[in-house]
Amino acid sequence: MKYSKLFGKTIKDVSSEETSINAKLLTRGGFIRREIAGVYNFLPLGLKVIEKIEKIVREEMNSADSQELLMPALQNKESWIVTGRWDTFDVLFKLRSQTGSEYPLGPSHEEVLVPLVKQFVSSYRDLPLSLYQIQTKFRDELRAKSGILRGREFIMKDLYSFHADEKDFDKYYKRMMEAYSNVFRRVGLDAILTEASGGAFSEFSHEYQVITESGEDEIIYCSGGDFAQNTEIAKVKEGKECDLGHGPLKKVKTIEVGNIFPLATKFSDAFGLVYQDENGKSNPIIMGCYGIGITRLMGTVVEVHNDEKGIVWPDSIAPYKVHLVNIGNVKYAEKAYEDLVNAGIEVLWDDRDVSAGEKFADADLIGIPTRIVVSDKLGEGTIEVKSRKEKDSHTETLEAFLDTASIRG
RNA sequence: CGGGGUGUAGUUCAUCGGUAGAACGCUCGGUUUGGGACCGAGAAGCAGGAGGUCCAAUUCCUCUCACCCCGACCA
Repeated sequence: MKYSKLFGKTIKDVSSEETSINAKLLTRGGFIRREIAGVYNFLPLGLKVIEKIEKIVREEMNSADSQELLMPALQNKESWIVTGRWDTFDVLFKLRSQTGSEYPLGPSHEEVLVPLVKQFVSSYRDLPLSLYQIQTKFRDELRAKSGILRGREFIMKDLYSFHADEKDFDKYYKRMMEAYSNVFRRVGLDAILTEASGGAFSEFSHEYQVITESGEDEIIYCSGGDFAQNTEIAKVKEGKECDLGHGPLKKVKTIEVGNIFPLATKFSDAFGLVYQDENGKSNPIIMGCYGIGITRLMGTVVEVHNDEKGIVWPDSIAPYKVHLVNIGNVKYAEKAYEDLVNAGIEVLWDDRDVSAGEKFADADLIGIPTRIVVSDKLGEGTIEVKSRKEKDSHTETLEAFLDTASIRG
């Protein structure tokens, strides 16, 4: 991609209304632009990142034997009355049609999926079943804040599992824990599996919490990894020695990037979702729910991976792998760009006729992992390679770079 | 939802009773080109919306809408 043609430019100043690190850097870098409170446009560069995250999530969910589907955002009011959530789900957006009918705008999809599954599942032979979607969710937050961390419209992966009994549910729950750990590790986050309250549906939940100053949540945890609880349920105090002797428990601010919890038969009972066992006896189906905020994940990565110059994307979700910069009118630049593209490397070429300083500043802000510079000083065929994470650069031939780059994939 | 604050050019902000100005960005010309270069010329604003006070309102008042911050809330 040639930067001169890319929709969405970097800007030096961002509105003083954006105070969070993620919104500031993503807006300045040309990844997002706010539409209304808690609602953002994702520009081409930002969409690239989202697509990378979604790909990782899909791979992990698919390998946990879940099937992807897509449910509607505009839902059925009746189903929400059946579960009692029409009046109790306080962040539910309610729309009125010109016919006078009311519709909920989906903040979650149990009310859609459970009746849908009921139409197809009636036998123990159909279980277990796991379904997920990546979809836009709506929550009527009284106060949207923290950039893309708490929006009123956001992209979420929500997965629901269906089981014949508790034992099978437990087995799958552990499997999803693994899948979730994989997702967060792959996107470059160190997420702490944390015990939390179960809210209205269950006795407990598990949250995946990432430590960062800008977080809204607070957890008490042991760095040894054997204990972590949201302070909303924690009965232990900060500083207490953990059971396995890893030192004092710490209290930190965190962002919740994912959560999983048992639904038991809450929704199965509401909609009469049952299956017949081998003996022809009807039993309620046990359910689990598993969520990952895709756009929140993107914001969290920025909150964690940045420096004074801008974003530092992890390789796995960077919008491009290589940021090519030509200094001055270098004839060799076009060929270098084509060679990189032909080698299958995702490259953003800053082909603008602007000063070197401006190009470097923008490259640092955008945060693509590898910067390649070509200039007359270096000569044809020679490039300067610099990692966004490191200060130092080195020169090598483009040919040599392409050899190693292709190995790296 | 309680408290506080802000709406002026594409963006960030000045002006604060006498119908608007800078910077960045943008357009054109020229000089530049290894860390956000420089010179010159130019385009760009019913001052969020409605009402009121006044000879006169971007400026004061009321209402309204939008947005931000603190808190509450947050499967």
